[in-house]
Parts: sequence; structure tokens; C-alpha cells
Amino acid sequence: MAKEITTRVNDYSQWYNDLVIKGGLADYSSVRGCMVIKPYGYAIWENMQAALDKMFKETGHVNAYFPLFIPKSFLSKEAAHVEGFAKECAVVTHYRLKNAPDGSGVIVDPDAKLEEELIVRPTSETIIWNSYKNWIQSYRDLPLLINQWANVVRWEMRTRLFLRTAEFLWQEGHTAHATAQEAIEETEKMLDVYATFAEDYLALPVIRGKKTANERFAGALDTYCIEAMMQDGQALQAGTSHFLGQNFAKAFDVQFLNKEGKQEFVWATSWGVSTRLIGALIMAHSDDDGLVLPPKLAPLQVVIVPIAKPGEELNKIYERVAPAIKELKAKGISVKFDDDDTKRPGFKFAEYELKGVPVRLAMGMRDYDNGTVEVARRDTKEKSVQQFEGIAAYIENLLNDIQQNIYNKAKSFRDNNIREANSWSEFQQLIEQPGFISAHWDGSPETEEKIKELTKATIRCIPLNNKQEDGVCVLSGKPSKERVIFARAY
RNA sequence: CGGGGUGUAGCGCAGUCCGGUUAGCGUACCUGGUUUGGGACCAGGUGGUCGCAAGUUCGAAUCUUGCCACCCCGACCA
Repeated sequence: MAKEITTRVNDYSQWYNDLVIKGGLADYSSVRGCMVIKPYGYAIWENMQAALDKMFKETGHVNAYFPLFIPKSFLSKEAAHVEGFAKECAVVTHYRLKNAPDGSGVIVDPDAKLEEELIVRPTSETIIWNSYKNWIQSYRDLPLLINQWANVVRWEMRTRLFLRTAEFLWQEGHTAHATAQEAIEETEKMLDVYATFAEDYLALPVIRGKKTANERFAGALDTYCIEAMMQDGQALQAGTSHFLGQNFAKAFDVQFLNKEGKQEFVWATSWGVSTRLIGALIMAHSDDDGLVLPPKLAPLQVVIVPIAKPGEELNKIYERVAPAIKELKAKGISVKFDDDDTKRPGFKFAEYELKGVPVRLAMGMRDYDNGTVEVARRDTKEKSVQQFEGIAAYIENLLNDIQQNIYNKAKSFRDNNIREANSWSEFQQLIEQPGFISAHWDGSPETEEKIKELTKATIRCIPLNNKQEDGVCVLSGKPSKERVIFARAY
């Protein structure tokens, strides 16, 4: 084994780091808290972007781009917003460097201090709403449905590759509407887009829900989320969609003239997913041999490994597989014929397993003579010998199978690890096991806070379309109408 | 910011306690050859300001002092 991967039972965090680094997704950088996304990891992000962007466009959104820098005064216009982000903002104070007098390098030029300091965006509500003020006058300008793909910076104290870094890539949608009802519908619609994306592409089952007041986005009236369960039983917030009410419209004085000729503040939403989804992908599906990528997002879906001496044997095999490669590509399936003769087949097998390539074909002279090919699927690690004739159609089906199987596996894992707690002692016992807890809660922030202090578990969400049932709060014993999801979270 | 730990070749480490030839091992990398159905083998080779700075000493990876960086745990969080 050239690349040792820590096993999950041994050290789950280290296993995760090993996959990210050894799988070639990302690298540590020399900048504290920041990572380098390597080509293979970035290719996954590009696939996510392509699928999401299409879904955004289909729901009527357009892309735009707003500045990286936000004047400090903008951030403080919405009280709750600044409160939530102030502690993690990077600030630009100067605009020039100069040579140090002692020749030791460059220093910040003290004469180049900015009149007003700039914040590197932790999110873009303020800079965007400052523009929206100029763009919206009438109900005819609404709704305004804009998304941007961007980087943001949040100066986190502790970072983890993909899951939490100081700088990360994401998309943020910012919409403006004439009525509260319409904005709420938008918020829900985009949550649904995220949930569909997570389930169809990431093969990740998610719980759609609402955040409690404690967990709400800074400046929102309501935060909706999708929550996923990782293999260690911890929760990961995979996407959020916020109903912002009129908070930002009021902070930036964005009013429109309605049909009755009356001025009204507009209603807002914002929603986002980030490169964190790559972390979710890894922690949800991968195993001790490496990444397991869902076919729909895998940068490479099929690899063909010839087992042959360079020269005549290799040529024969290539000639045999070439038409199939063409056929696969015509079906939109990415495929690579790995004829690198400096690496042996066994090495390649291990390497492509590490990288999570969903399907691997191997053909040696024995298969060549028999008219067969060995097919190995990454998700189950099953190998079978198939007739080469008609292999493209077989692979197309297999990829769909794999996508579905990965989802089913994650779903049954999740469903098997959601447990109901009906008393405080039961809760305390269950929280020490991996998984989510479904329990009654009295609805008060104080109780939620207390539970967090005692167990490190937070309320991940109040599921949408939640079953209404009478019960009593696990901690306070006060009456409750529905269960909420508790878990330890990333 | 508090507690703990680590800095020696791209990566992983030994050597440091008890100072002493030319700083070593595994892996990776390069060259040549033999190989190829699960991480090949043989031979040869490249690569080091021992985190930085000062000090002690005939002599420092090793001892002293100061500084820096990173990791882990906690407070904060998509």
C-alpha cells in the first residue's frame, strides 16, 4: 500500500483528511485556514455548479456579480446581521505597500490608510441590497431574481478542509418580491431545489426543515435548511434558504410603488450552498478504500485499464475498446483509457478506487480472446465478467444503478439512525450513539441552549410537514406539539 | 485567547536525554533493464539553510534564551 488511508473506525476525522489529501481533491495552503482546491476536487465543484446553475435558470434566476469588498458602514445597517458576522470579518485597512527603509522587504504604507475600511464579504446581502435600492422603484421591477457564484471569507477559529475554511466558494441567491407570501414561496422553492439536487446528484438523503431562532441566519425571519447525516452519525447542514422579511429593505431603504400607487418596502430572500457539499459527499458515501463518488458528479465515470504488454497486445485491446469509448462518449459518459505503461494494473486499480471512479473496466488478452471484459463497480466493489458486445448500454445502466444504490444505502443508514427519545435519561443515552434524535421540545431558546450545554447536541431543524402529536419536552417537561431533530453537528 | 503537542529531503519518521567523522531510514522522484489479471523487481542516482535568530563550546540537529509556524482539545461557525 503506497497510500495508507486511516480507517473510519480508527479515526474518522483522519480518514476524512486522508481522503481529501490522498484523493487529490485539495491541499493545505500556506495561508492559515485556507485550502487549495486541486483540479480533481474542482472538477466535482464544476459538476455541482453546472447542475445547480441549470436548476436556478429553470426557476427564473439570472447570474450577476457584486464586489468582494463591502464598505464597513454597510454591514452595520442591519443590526442582527452585523451582530452575527462581526466576529469573523477580514478587514482591508490600507491600499498600498512600500519598501521597508531597512531593506527587509515590503511594509504597509502608513500613509495609505483607507478613509473607510472595507470588509471582505462574509456574505453579500448588504452590498447587494445597496444596489437593489437603485434598481427597484415599481412593482414592475419585481420580482428580482439574482444569483451570484462567488468566494466569501469568514475568519473561522478552527478550520477543516471543505467543511469550514476561512475562504470558500459558494453561490448566493438574493431575491426581492412585492409580497411576503411570494418571498416565502421563493424561499421554499429554493429549499426544494437544494433538496432535489442533494438527493438526485449527491445521492444524499436530506431532511427539509426550519431552523430554530437560535440557529437562524443573522438578519432572517426564517431560515430553512436541508440536513444530512454523515457516516459517523453527525449532522451536516447542506444548504440554507432564508426568508429575510423586510429587514434589508428597511436597512437600505428599498421601496417600490405598488399598483395602488403606495410606497412599500420589498420582501427578500437569500439562499446558498457551498463547496462544503464536497465534504458532505465524501463523508456520506466513501469507504476505507477511498472516495465513492456518485456517477452524476464524478469527474471521471468510467476508466478502462488494459492489461497488456506495450506494443501489439496493447494495440489490439485499444482497437477493441475504441468503438465502445466512442459510444459511451456519445451517451455523455466520461471515459478514460489508461494506457500509461509506467504503472502496473494493480496500482491503477487501487488508485482509481481511491479516486472514487464509479466503474472500472479491465481487459487483458484472456478477455480479448473470450470477447469479454471485467467490470468492477466502486460502490459495492463487485467484479463481474461481461460480454464486451453491448458493453456501453450495460455501463449506462450500471451507472444509474450505482447512483441509486449509493442513495439507498445512505438513506437506510440515516433512517436506521434516527431514534426517538421520550425522556431526558433516554436522550442522554441516545446522544452518545451516532445518529439523530427525534424528540419533543418546548419551543424555548433557553431549553435549546441548556440541552446544547449539557450534551453538545443542537436542534438541527424542525422538519417541514412534521407530524403533529402531543408530547412533553424531554428536558423541561412542558407541553409540545411536535418532535424536532437533535444531533451533534459539523 | 486558554490547555497540550510537533517542527530533520516532496511525504512519513529515527537521531536530540548523554554535543564529536561526510546527518540516516522508508517512501516518492530520475536513469537503465526485466516485468504487467490487485499497489512489481534489480542496479545506479538526485534531493537537506536539521523552523528562525542569538548565545555557550575547539566543535551544536543535539545544550541555553528569545521568536515563528503548524496540529490537536475548548470558546465561534456554512
